[in-house]
Amino acid sequence: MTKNQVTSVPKPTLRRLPGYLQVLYELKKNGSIDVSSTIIANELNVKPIQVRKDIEFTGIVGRPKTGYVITELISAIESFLNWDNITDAFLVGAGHLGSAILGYENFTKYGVKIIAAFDVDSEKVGTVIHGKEIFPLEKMLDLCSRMHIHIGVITVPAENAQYVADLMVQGGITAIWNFAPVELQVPENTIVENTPFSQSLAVLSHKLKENIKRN
Amino acid sequence: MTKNQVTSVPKPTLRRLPGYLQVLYELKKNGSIDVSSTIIANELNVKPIQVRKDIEFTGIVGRPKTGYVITELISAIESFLNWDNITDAFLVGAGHLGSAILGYENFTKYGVKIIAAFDVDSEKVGTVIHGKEIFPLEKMLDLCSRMHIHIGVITVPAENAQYVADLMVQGGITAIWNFAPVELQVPENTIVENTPFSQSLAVLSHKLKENIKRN
DNA sequence: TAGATTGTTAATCGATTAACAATC
DNA sequence: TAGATTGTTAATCGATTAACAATC
Repeated sequence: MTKNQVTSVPKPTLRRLPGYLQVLYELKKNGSIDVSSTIIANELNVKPIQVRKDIEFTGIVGRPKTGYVITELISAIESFLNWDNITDAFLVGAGHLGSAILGYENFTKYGVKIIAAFDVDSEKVGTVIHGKEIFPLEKMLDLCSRMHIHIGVITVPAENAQYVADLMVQGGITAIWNFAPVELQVPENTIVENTPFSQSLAVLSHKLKENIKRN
Repeated sequence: MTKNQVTSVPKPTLRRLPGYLQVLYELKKNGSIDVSSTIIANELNVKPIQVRKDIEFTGIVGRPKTGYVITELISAIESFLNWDNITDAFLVGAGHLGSAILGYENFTKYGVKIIAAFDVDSEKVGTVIHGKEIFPLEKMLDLCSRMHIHIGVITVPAENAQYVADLMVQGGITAIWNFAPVELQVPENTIVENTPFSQSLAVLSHKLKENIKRN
C-alpha cells in the first residue's frame, strides 16, 4: 500500500512539455544535435533547473557538458505524452466552436483525431463540416462502444453538457475534453480536462484592470 | 518598499471565480437569497474553506450562520473580474479557430467584445464572418491606437504569432490572448494569457495513457 | 439560547528554486 | 586537464487544508 501511489507527474510539468517540444523541433530543423537546459529555458522564459526537473520525468538522462540529444528528447516527450500514436475521438455539439475544432487539423500532432461529430439539431445532422459528417446524437452511444472510442469532446451549451458527459461515460469514453463552463460530474476514473474560455478571460480581464489602475 | 508589492490574487483563485459565478446565477434563478461556502463547494467538487478563501479576495464578508448574500457576491465577483464593463478587442487570424471565436457571442459575458478582425490573406479581407468585417493586417496598428484597443486575440499560425504580438504591442495593446503554441516575447507590463490546446491535450493524452496502462 | 457558518491563525502539501558535488 | 552542464539533495515559496475561536 505504501509505494502503491506512484508519485505522478505534476500537471504544470505536463503543460510545459509541449513548449519544450516546439523548441526542440525548431532546433532540430536548424541542424542542432544537442541542447542544454539553459537553451530551452531561455527560449521559454523559464529557469533551467525547471527544464531539467521536467525532463527527468520523461526518463531521459542528459550528459554533463553536452546536455541532451535532441532526437532522443523529442521521442521521449512524444511518447510520454502519448502523442506518438493517435487516438480517435468523438465531438458533440457542432456549433461555432465545435465546427472550428472539427476544422483544426493540428490535433493529430497532439495525438487526437476527431473522426465524427454529433448534434441534436436536425438542421445540422447529415451536413458535412470540414469533411466530417454530423450524426444525430442518439447514434453516439452505440457507435462509441462499437468503435471503442476513448476520447470525447464537449462543445455544447452549458445546460446540456452534463447530459452529454453521461452519455459519453455510458459509451465507454474515459477522457473528456470539456469546453462548456460547467463542472462535470463523472466517475472517479474518468479524466476531465476543462478548457472553458471563461477561466482564461477571468485571468486576462482581472489583470488588465489592475494594470490600468496602476497607470 | 516593503508594502509596495501588494499580495495579488493567486491565479488558481482567478480561474475558480467564474465557476462560482455560474453556481450563483443558478441559485439566484432558483430563488435563493443566501448561500454558504459549503453549498458552492459541493456543487464544484472543491473544499468549503477554499471557497471562503477565494471569496475573501473579492472583499465580500459573509455572516456566520447565513453565509453570503448571493446578489452581493455576484456583483463583487463580476466587478473583481472586470466583467461588469466590456472591453473592446481585436482579433488577428481569421482561420478556422479565429472564425469560431468571432462567432462566439458569449465573450461579452466575460467582459470582452471582439469588434474587428484582421488577416493577411487577401481572399479573406473584405469578407464578413459572423457579422464582423475582416480587414487587412496593415490597418491594425493604426486602428489600434486610434480606437484605444487594449485587448488582442491571436489566432494565427505559430510562425506568425510573434510578429502579430509585436504589432499589437506597438499599437498599444496591453493584454494578449494567445492561441498559438508559441511563447510570446513581450514587454514586462504586457499581459499574455496562453490557451494553446496543446497544453490541455498534453494533460488529457498523458493521463489517458496512464489510465489504460492501469487496466 | 443553541447551532451553523464565518474568518483567522497555523499546519501541511506540492512545486519551484538554490546550491553544489559528480562527471563527461 | 579545465570548464560546462547534469542530477541530487536541501531550502524556499505559494497554495491548500485543518483547527477553532468569534459571532450572528
